[in-house]
Formats: sequence, structure tokens, C-alpha cells
Amino acid sequence: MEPVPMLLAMTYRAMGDQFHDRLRQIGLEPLRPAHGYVFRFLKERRATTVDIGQHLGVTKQAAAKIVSELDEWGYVLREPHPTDKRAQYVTLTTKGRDYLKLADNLWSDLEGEMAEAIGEDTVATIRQGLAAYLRHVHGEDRPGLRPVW
Amino acid sequence: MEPVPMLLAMTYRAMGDQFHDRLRQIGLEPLRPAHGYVFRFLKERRATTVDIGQHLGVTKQAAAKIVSELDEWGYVLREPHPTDKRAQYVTLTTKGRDYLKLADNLWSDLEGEMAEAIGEDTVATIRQGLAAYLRHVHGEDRPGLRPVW
DNA sequence: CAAAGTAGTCAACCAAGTTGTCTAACCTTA
DNA sequence: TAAGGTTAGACAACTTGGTTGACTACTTTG
Repeated sequence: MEPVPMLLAMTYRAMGDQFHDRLRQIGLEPLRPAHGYVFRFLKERRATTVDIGQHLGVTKQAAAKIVSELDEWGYVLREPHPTDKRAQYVTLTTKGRDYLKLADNLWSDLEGEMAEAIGEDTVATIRQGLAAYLRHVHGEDRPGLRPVW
Repeated sequence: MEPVPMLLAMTYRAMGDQFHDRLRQIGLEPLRPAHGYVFRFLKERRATTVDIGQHLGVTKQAAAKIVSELDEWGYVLREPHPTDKRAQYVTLTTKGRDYLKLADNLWSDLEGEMAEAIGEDTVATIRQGLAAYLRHVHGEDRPGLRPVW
């Protein structure tokens, strides 16, 4: 019997691959999961590079690299911090928000296909079960995402 | 609402981190998930480096690196292939089998703790649901594991 | 107002993959 | 059975996505 985490990893991979394929068909920049997590993070708040690094669970230098890419591609922009002259706020551009909408649609398509395959209630149980487990392990403050393999 | 794959990744990470912590307390070599997948693969069969690469979903060169490490640490050994003079069979040593037992115990501990937190039936549903989804996507022949982020 | 701490950048390094190339052995198949 | 194509494994150069460390400019605190 396989350990549950192996099933989690394989499922993540299977869905992620499909997501990525469809994105590529649309012809977007080579966005990686980390970029998506940044979008999702910035949707709700303004944040500095350091904040983003913290959220992803990587160093600020790694976060800076990701932010630069997103900036080059026009998904985010950096504006001066109102009170702290060292810092910059990173914010989503319209292109960034559009991407996020597109991605959410793709994800919910994929989730719909999953529901067709194994039943809507099963998907709901999985969602709630995992969320509950994460709350159990981490409390309310979830730690960074971070590479997985 | 978060996409399901994000929950999968976070849960994988949470369980994997705990697993890794406990392993480290025991003081083993710095085994990575890929090593574990190799053990699990070799448990059932004898295989060449190329086979292993295929199973992991990486190039044979990458697989060779992993096999070398396992060999250095004494978890596997390479013996000549009986009929093909180019090839070598990689097989688990006793140390390898012992590790696998230990790892399985750790995983089932973790799964037990998960069951305590969210209910045994929920865990069962998750397990069966994900397995069914994977069969749906891949048929019987599951593709390689592979990096996830 | 001095000392300690922090945001961002630059640079060197590292780990774990990749591609490309080569040799020796294997497998048609004409 | 020799010839041409394929394959296992090794070696090397490179790529990617991260790391640590050092430095400057600014901020916060005692």
C-alpha cells in the first residue's frame, strides 16, 4: 500500500502537468508554480520582496529573481514604499489580474474533470480533509510553500 | 477558494517535513524522496539504472547519480547482468530493506496521526479518491514520479 | 544620537537536474 | 555472418533555481 504522500505528489503532478499543457497552448510566458503563488498572494495585499520570500519560504534573493521576471513580463510593477525609502511595494498589473482569472478558470475546469471522474462529494471530502489537516498541523498561520521534491 | 492542487502540495510538504525530521533524529544519511522511491521500486524487482530512470521520470544520467549515492551508503549493490554484459542489476541490500521497513513504519505513524486529526474514514476516502483519479488519468501504467515544484 | 536591525542588490557558489558524446555490447536482417 | 542500427552505462559541459555572504542605504530603538 502506497503511503498517502506519494498519492498526493502524483496527483499534484498529474493536475499540474495538465494545467501547464493548457497554459502553453495559450502561449503564455513560462510561468512556474511559484509565480502563481505570488499572484495569489498579491491579489489580497501589497507586499515587499521580503514579504513574498517569506510567503514562498525562500530567501529574499530568490524572491527578488522571481519578482524581476514577473516585472519584465509585465505582470507586476514595483512602486516606492510610501514611508520606507529602502522598500518597494510589488503590486499586480491588469495583466497580472487577468492571468489570475484565467488560471482560476483552468483550475476549476480541472477540478470539474476530477469531480466527473471520482464524484463531486469525494472531491469535497478531499478538499475539506486536507484543509482540516493543514489547520491541525500549522494552526492558522500557514508556512511558506516551497519546493517539494 | 484555493485550488485543490495547492492543498495537495501543502499537505505533501507538511507530511514530508515531519517524515524528514524524524528520519534525521534517527541519524540516517540525507536520503531524499527520490531515494525512497527507488527503494520501493527495487523491493519488487531487479532493475537496471535505465529502468530506474524511467520509473522516476528522469534521465539515466540523473538516475545513475542517485544509484551511486545509494551504493556508497550501502543501501544497494550493483551486480553483473546475467545475460547482458553492458548492463548491471541494482538490488537492495539488507540495509536497504531495513530502511524501507523503517520508512513504512514512519509513514504509517504519520498517517495514523492524520487519521486522528481528521478521521479514519476521511483518510480512506482521500486515499481511494486519489488512487481512482490517477487510474482515470493514467490508466494502469503510471508514469514517472519526478520533481514537483 | 549611536547602535542595531532591515530592504534590496550584487556576486560567488551549490545541488540536481539536463543535453551531448563516446564505447562496448547487443540485436536485427539481408 | 557481417553490417548497421540500438542500447547501457560513463564522462563532461551546461542550466536552473535555489543558497550564503557581503555591502549600502535607510530605519528603529535604547
